[in-house]
Amino acid sequence: MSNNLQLEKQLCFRLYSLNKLMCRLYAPLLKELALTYPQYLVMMVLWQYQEGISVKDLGGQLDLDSGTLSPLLKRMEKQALIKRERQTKDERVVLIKLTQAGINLQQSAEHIPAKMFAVTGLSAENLQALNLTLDQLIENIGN
Amino acid sequence: MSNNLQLEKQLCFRLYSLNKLMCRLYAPLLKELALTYPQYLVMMVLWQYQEGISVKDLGGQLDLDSGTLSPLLKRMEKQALIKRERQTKDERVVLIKLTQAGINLQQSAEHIPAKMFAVTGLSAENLQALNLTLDQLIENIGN
DNA sequence: AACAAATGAGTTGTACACAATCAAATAGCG
DNA sequence: CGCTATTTGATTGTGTACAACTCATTTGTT
Repeated sequence: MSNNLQLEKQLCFRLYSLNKLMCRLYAPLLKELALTYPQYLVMMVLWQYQEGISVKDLGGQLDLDSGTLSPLLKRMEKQALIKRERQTKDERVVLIKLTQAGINLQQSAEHIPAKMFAVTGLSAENLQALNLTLDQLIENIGN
Repeated sequence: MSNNLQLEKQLCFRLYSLNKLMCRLYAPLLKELALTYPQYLVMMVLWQYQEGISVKDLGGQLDLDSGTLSPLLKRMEKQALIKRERQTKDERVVLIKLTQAGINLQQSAEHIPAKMFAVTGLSAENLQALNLTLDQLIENIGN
């Protein structure tokens, strides 16, 4: 009677569930900004790289490949949040830059992290400890 | 200079990344069984409910709705891992049951949890503590 | 019995993820 | 210089997620 193959025992299932729960918690907040969750992640990177960032480096930050990013960025371009400029120096790389609207959106997003922290019901210490554990895990299994 | 909107600081991003990393670690093992990761989760539920389970209850276990499960189950039926039987008692519910091939697959999957545990690089105690923390978090934010 | 509300499953449309493949551009080497 | 290998991004195809909707079948109420 091997009990190993049980959902409730497995770390992977908790991560799977928690990730989905998190996305659902973000959804209503992000809807006000007309962003999906992955688009919000992209925006967070761009707010830190206002000088622009290549699709490749963006993918490096988010651990996503161009197969995911290209259509996603195209949708964001249609919403006028970003613009794409092909680098003259190396015609292969496309630089992603925020538009003014994209820059302005940062203010509207400022309240989100605190709100999300509140719903976790964790103390600041517990959150930090959890983050460290997860970082360790990412380090262990990441490639 | 609000640093709140930074990827590295946010729990959600760790969960997002870890979930993806986990899926990628499972992928090669599951490929041998011709299963995707969500299909593997479904199989784990079915191995515990060999008498059959309704689509609704399956969705309850996995936190998925029929919009996701219906096509997924259809693909698994095409692979002859499961069969669907409409209940006579209540014609609305469809009972999902394993085929013999689906039952047999459990043996082939038996080695997976131990293998996955190994790659986490966590001690049994640390894994248990992490599981408890995540359970608490799921409890806090789940609905 | 009659009929409105609720339930269970499926369908449709949108948006990720990712493998596999492709095309263009550049770098590197003989 | 010319040729090949690599790099970068885009495209295609498959498989989730999920909201919104449809449809058939109960269930509840009168």
